[in-house]
Amino acid sequence: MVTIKQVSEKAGVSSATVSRVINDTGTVKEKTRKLVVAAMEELGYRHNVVAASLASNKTNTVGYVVPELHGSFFGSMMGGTEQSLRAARKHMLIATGHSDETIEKAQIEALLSRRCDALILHVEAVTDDYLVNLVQQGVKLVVVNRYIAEIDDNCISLDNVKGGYLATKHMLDIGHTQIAYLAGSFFKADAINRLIGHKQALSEAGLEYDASLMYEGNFQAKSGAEGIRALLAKGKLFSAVACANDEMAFGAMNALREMGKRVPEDISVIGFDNIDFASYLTPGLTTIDYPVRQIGTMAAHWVLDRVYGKGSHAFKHVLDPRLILRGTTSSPE
Amino acid sequence: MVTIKQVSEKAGVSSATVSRVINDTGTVKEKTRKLVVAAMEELGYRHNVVAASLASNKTNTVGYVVPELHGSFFGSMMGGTEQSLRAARKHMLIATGHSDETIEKAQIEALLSRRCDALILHVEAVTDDYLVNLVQQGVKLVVVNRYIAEIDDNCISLDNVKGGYLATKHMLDIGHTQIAYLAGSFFKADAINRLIGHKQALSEAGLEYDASLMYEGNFQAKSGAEGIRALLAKGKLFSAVACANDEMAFGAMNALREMGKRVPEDISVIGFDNIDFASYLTPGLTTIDYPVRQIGTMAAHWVLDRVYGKGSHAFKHVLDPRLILRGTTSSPE
DNA sequence: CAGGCAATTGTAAGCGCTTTCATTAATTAT
DNA sequence: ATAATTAATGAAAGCGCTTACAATTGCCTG
Repeated sequence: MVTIKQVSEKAGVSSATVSRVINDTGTVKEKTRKLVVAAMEELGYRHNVVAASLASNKTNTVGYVVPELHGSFFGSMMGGTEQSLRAARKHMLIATGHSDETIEKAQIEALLSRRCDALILHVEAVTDDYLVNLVQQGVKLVVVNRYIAEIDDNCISLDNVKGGYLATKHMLDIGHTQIAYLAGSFFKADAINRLIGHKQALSEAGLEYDASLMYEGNFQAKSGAEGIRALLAKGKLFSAVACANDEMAFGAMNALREMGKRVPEDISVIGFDNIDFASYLTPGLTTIDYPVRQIGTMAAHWVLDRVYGKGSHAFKHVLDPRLILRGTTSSPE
Repeated sequence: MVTIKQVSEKAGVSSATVSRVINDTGTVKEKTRKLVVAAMEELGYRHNVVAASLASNKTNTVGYVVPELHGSFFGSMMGGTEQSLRAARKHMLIATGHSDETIEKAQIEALLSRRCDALILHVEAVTDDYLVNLVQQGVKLVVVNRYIAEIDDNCISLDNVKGGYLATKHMLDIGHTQIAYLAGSFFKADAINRLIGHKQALSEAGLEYDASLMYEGNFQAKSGAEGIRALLAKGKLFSAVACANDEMAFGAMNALREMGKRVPEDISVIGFDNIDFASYLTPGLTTIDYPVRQIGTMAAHWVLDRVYGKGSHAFKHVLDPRLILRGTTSSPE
């Protein structure tokens, strides 16, 4: 491997000068700059970022922890981040936490050992205190899809309550009054918040929340179908179903059809997230858009601004969901 | 930041010994090991992997280049890789190439600058020669979803021809003889190979391939719908449609239904890839399974074996697709 | 109990770069 | 033309670790 030293000798300058042209720092006369560049090309020099990181005490890499890599959610989020980061020549070191406290901590620790300049964390098992503590230790990090009051400036999240509200509000607006709710697992804050929004819309409309019209699922398609069957088995009446996410909505629609109900003629269905496939179905799924990619972008902006001090990017801590009207909701006859 | 030196002083040993206990190399008496561990904990020592990498000339990180981060494909693939790599305490540095030659090269170069021990590349714009050249220069890399004869040992791919064959074979097996084919964009080798498989199945059955029953789309849902409309507009007759991927199949099914055709009663449809949503539909989409995650796993195994010399993992260069029977295909009446 | 061998530990030379500080060259002001 | 500035460079001290190689120590054997 050719080093800066060899380049400097070939160019007849000191290694300090070579370093200056590589990093475009300090002042270098155009003539010597060309000399150095020529030497680098001739020798096939490749900058050693590891050595540079050690010497400069910055790695230009941000660590990213997500629960899983599969599925389209985290890919979209990381895609948003990557786009912004790449423009600033920063790289991403990725790790998965599997929603397990021990693993999450180990991964964070590993990324810190690798001296990431900043961390972007989508962690679910680690406690708030642990994260607050890291921030207080001076670790630069942004927490996505999670809100922690003590470090609210480090958090970026979606207004899930508003999303839940919007979904049910839509059903109410088009005339439904008996609205079932298929919730996500209450182990997750998102599930709870979306349900809160549902209740808000109901109460705002002067309607009583009926717990027996609610079913706790787990965000998976299957649990959506199970929810529908459970509700119908109990003899519950409803003309609309609001779901905690699109996958549950798909499951619900399948179950509904199996039981001879048409969507939306007999029963309206609304999802949450607006995953790609929501629009591929016929009819397209009416849902609430979760601006995932934008969240990833915001995380990148936070890091670029606060850690790398690169100008000021557009920024928001709490992002807004919005209603996407498609074909699975209609007024009750 | 506390260093190995400080730990060594507190423990009353040399820094070499501390390094030994950290890396579990060489021989260290149990008693002194405990002394060192205690000192590390007391001081809150955090290993500096950057310095270690520079000194040892290995980073324990593998660079990953994929076209994009969004969508579920690359997430699944990287997930497979990550799982195996994590078990061996290796990390992943991720970059996107956007199917652009300049960007792909720049990213590969960047990962090399960061001294990744190995690269896993899903690149589409860079030439075969460029990759062959890298291998010859001694760069440890594995190319996924692409086959290059000169460096076949570095390639891991799916047998797309076989997949295309399997799909059409299935249609033939259940009695179809007029089978339309909605291809992906011929700019991609996958599209071409899948079509070749289709033709093979046809010829094996003694049927003539009819180019006017083929439509070149671009792997997106929309083009699947367009293909159906184009074929139908030409007055083409067919009782089955084989698609280059699931998304096109979705588009095709939507278009078919719009035109009053039932799936599978009037027309059978088969996809390719077996993405998650293929099973969420009613009826579920019959398709060809693309073992994406397994490909990611194989890439990790290759790296673990060849680069890190960690035992021998199960390995295959060419993976097999397989038929997944669901509800969108049936015998013609 | 000396000699020999293996198990432990320490010494110190880097790894390839950045960066402060000092030095020298080029300009500008006087 | 000379002093005062400013621009360009170079010298060299690390950054925090790994890893030969050397030096000790401990334990056996004869």
